[in-house]
Amino acid sequence: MNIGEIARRAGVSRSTVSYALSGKRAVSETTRRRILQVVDEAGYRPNASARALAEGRTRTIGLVIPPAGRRLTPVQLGLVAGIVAAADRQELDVLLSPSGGEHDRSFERMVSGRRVDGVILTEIRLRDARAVRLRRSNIPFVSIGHTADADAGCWVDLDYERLIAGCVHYLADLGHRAIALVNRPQEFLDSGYGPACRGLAGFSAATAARSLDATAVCCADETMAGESCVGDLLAARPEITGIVTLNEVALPGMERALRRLGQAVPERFSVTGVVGRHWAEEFHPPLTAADVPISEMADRAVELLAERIAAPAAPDRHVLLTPPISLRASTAPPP
Amino acid sequence: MNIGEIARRAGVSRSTVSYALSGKRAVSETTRRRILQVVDEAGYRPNASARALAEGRTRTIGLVIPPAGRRLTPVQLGLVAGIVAAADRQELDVLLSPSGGEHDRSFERMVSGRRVDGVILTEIRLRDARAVRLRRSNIPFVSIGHTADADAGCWVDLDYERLIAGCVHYLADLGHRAIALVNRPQEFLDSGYGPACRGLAGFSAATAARSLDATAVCCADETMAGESCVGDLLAARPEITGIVTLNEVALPGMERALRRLGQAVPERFSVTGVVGRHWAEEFHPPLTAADVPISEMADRAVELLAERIAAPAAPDRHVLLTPPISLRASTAPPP
DNA sequence: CTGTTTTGTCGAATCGGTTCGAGTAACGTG
DNA sequence: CACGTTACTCGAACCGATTCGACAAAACAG
Repeated sequence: MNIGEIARRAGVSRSTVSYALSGKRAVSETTRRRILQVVDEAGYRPNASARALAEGRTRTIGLVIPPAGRRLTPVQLGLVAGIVAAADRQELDVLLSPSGGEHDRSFERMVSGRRVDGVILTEIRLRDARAVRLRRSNIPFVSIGHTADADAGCWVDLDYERLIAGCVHYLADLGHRAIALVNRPQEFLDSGYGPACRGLAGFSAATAARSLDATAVCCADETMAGESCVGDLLAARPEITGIVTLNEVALPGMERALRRLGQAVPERFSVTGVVGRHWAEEFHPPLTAADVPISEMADRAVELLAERIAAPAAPDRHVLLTPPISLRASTAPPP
Repeated sequence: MNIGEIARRAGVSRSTVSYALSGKRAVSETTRRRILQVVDEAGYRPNASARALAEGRTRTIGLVIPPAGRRLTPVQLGLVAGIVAAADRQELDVLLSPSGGEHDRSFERMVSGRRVDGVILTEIRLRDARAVRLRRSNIPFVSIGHTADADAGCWVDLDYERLIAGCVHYLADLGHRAIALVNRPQEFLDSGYGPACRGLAGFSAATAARSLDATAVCCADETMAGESCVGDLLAARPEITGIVTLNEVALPGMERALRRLGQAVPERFSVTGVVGRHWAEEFHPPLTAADVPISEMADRAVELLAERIAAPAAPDRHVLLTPPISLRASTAPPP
């Protein structure tokens, strides 16, 4: 079933069918109705490839996620779901590409095959080869997180520096004097992953400003790692009374380690940080934390990308979010 | 940059360029080299839409996941990641469609716009509108899980009936006399979700066969729900000494409830079931359970789909997996 | 040296849409 | 009634690939 067949059945030309469906030119009421009826009966929908070829756009966006092997964190997962849902609202389809490094085949297929009108990059690095590639190919893109050159490109991000600093000040205000940052894995820091780097920067600056006894450690994205990390940390520095974290995957393990060490939360020990709301609520007791506004980030990213696709020459737009700290039950003055 | 431009630069016709790249007809060594060099310099890659139109296939598969709003479980997430990776290995792209019900726009776009060569359905119901739709449109598809009519269609599934029965027998062999099944949410059971229904069937049959005191309950896919579910369960039936579950999301909550109730695992209480390996290992103590072989399922599904696309008329193939119970540390004879 | 293959290349048709320019018929106006 | 508009519709060109049949040149056989 194609447009020619519809045209034949309705007794009109192919162009008239096209105009009747798109509304881009006037079509008399009677023919329009006849065409729509034929279309309905046949269950006709234009072939996406043909339409993409003719229109020069695919009505599809690419979503680049970390490569397989690396497990997605719950926040990333939520982001994917949110982006797909937001795209659906704009009648956009989503092509998934797991690519991190330089020469990823699916990324290359997507970009040089012009399979998509635009791309959303997740887990972007401060210097990111994929962003460079997209810019060179002149393909609109929006990143979740930003590169070293913050002014270049469109992005949606959290102000990790300020958020983590806010957590530090919050603990300091409660009276804590020795606190630790449990960061994402070391290799993320090394490769210039924004949240890890800027979070650390915020932690260092704020602890210095308040003259706190500060310790920053990295921790693999694993429950187990969280457990051993906190165990080691408190063994080495028993004076620590509070933790700030942005490693949500490690949270359950941290909870377990604190319980094992008899560090009741929040009576004897405080925990806070920046994590997805859902995971903050599953902590025991519920975590006082800045909640990552996942679906807002997804919505804004798709929105920005859609604008960008519509007006590729428009100036870059940025969205920097600073969600408030949600007071729950994991923080208190030190004993 | 298109094939015509490449042809012009290499001083040959467009068809020769096409043949040189596809190898579908012989091209002399010298021209082939010249063409490849031009292609390399220009960084040319055929336009995917044009190619799809001409070839009649898109080299893309659709992946249908539960609609946004419903949170993906870790196993589903792993499945998505696994499928994308497996597809990438076959040079296939993946279009994501969040659709569950009848009239999902992205699903409709994908199917009637012929955007994909085939589809993988996840979280399929015993009677599934999407499967019916695909069959009607003559689009190859493979489902993860199967419909009521098991012989129809290609699918990859776990033998939940046997797996859960195996868990029951295992507990019975250890000496447990009163055990419970913690299933997926009630609405899954009502809507005919295979794992929930067949798991329950296996539980009922096996407990009857061993004349056990059996209780089956449903539990929302939430950590909290797991906690209250187990709390209620043991309040009502304190004689229960073991749980079989296929609700991995509820596991952390179940762990918490058992600890709160002083039911040490495995000394006083046993837990087992069918869950993703990763989540079995994160249970405390590590869960003795049949591990859902996520990446194997993903691989087999993509493999089956690729075969199906290549030979649409071939007979339906099924893959029913029965992973062994991995002995870890959460089961022991009752006190 | 002629006739037949084989080899390599080309032009044209095709896939299924969109869009532009032009043409026709009906209409309103002076 | 002639004329300029307006309202519809059509045919043809185009998007960028693939693929088929044809053809010329080279290679080979008799």
